Amino acid sequence: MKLLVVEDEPKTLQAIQQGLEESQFEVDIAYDGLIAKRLALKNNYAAIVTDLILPGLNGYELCRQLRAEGLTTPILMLTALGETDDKIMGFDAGADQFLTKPFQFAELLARVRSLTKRGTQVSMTAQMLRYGGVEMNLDNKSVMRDGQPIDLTAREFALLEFLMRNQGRTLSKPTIAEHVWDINFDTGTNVVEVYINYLRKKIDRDFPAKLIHTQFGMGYMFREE
Amino acid sequence: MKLLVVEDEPKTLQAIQQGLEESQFEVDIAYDGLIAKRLALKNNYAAIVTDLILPGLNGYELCRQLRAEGLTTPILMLTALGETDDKIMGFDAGADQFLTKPFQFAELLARVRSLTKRGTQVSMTAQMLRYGGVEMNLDNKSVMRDGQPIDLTAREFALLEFLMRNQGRTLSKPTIAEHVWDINFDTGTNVVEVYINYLRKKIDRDFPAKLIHTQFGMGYMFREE
DNA sequence: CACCACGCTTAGAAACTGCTTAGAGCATAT
DNA sequence: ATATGCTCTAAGCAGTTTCTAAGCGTGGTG
Repeated sequence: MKLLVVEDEPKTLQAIQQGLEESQFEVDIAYDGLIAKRLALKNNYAAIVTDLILPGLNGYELCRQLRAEGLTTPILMLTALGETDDKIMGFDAGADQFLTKPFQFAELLARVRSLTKRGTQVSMTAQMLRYGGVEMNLDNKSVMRDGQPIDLTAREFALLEFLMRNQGRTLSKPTIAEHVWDINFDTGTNVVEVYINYLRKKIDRDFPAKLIHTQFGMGYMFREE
Repeated sequence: MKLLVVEDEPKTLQAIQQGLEESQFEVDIAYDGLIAKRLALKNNYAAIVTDLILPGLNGYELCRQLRAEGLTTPILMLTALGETDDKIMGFDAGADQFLTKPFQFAELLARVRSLTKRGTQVSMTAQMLRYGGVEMNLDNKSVMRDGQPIDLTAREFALLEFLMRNQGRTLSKPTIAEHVWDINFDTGTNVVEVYINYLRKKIDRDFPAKLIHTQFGMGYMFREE
């Protein structure tokens, strides 16, 4: 679980970083609001811990700008005693929690945990396969060709995924059967042919450029032209 | 706007009460957790301010029991410095905010205002998940759809949270079982299906736009449309 | 050109997947 | 102690997918 800690005071920063790392978090650090902003938008942190007073961009502005960019990462803001007005501003800016310095590290840890632990996200970046106008989204199991959605069953999807991962390569029926069906191709089954047929109906039939090619006696190939 | 203030130390109580009344709040008071509980359930307060250490029922127990009764009134808990462990317990119990003594009255007032501002209240303090008209408050475990409160059990809540955190993604039953139940999906169990069914009855049945979609042979997806 | 192996297509049977309900076993609250 | 509510298992059913099997078309080869 990756965190971003933003703090310009080296000693404090080091203490927080070390403590969090001992608690199994990965920690990125920034001394400066502008760097923090860039990092926060680039990486997908589980949470951001930021000081209020910072060079470059203060915690309040950082918070506001990140929210304006649509970032929903939880933000914990550290404030010094007596910065009451800033806190109020901070709530408006979209901070999720505040912690007043000086604080016990255990409390910081508890808050970070409460901000991050609830449920787990599976993966962040969309996993896509693209070839010849076909887009396959592995995250939501959807397929498009030339912007047109195509509905596949689980088996058809698995077959197309295998073909796309091996585009340009000739794949024999036994090979396909092993990878997509997890079966030995002994039994004179013709499932592969049947499913190639199903796929062609959905992927190739309504489009001029065919992608699934038969290589007589050898197998199939997924390729443009 | 009616508030409940729970505090056993007469001087502090009086100061808070007076300050809030000067700011146009109506204030009910209680010296004791049990009385506070009865009052909180009977009257519909805009917010509750409570000390942690109380006779009868401490702030932590008060909070937990009110939440268990389904009360969603925002709760601001006052803690003395160094009560770190108690604070951590407080988060689990469903408090919305904490304020460490000694505090400036201006800050208490700001927090109470932010808690009572309907609509903005949640987003400022609580950790929320929002999608497709569903609002999930992770701090007090409440869920609304289109402003209508929805009552979920712990397991249903965990499942919905996982779905919402991964909205737009296809989640296979084994994946769901691992994250929400923490079980290996070997044992031909059908809990996931059963709980998807429970959740649909509560989340989708009474609404025209369905959010939980089945992708046959692949899993489930939480998404609008 | 004719034959044969290989691939294509289709229909329907079999298998599987998901939905729903009832109820047993636990835990928790009264 | 009793009651209430939550979690999970189990079983029946409905719908979809997967696969088999058979007939038909086609390309390559003699």
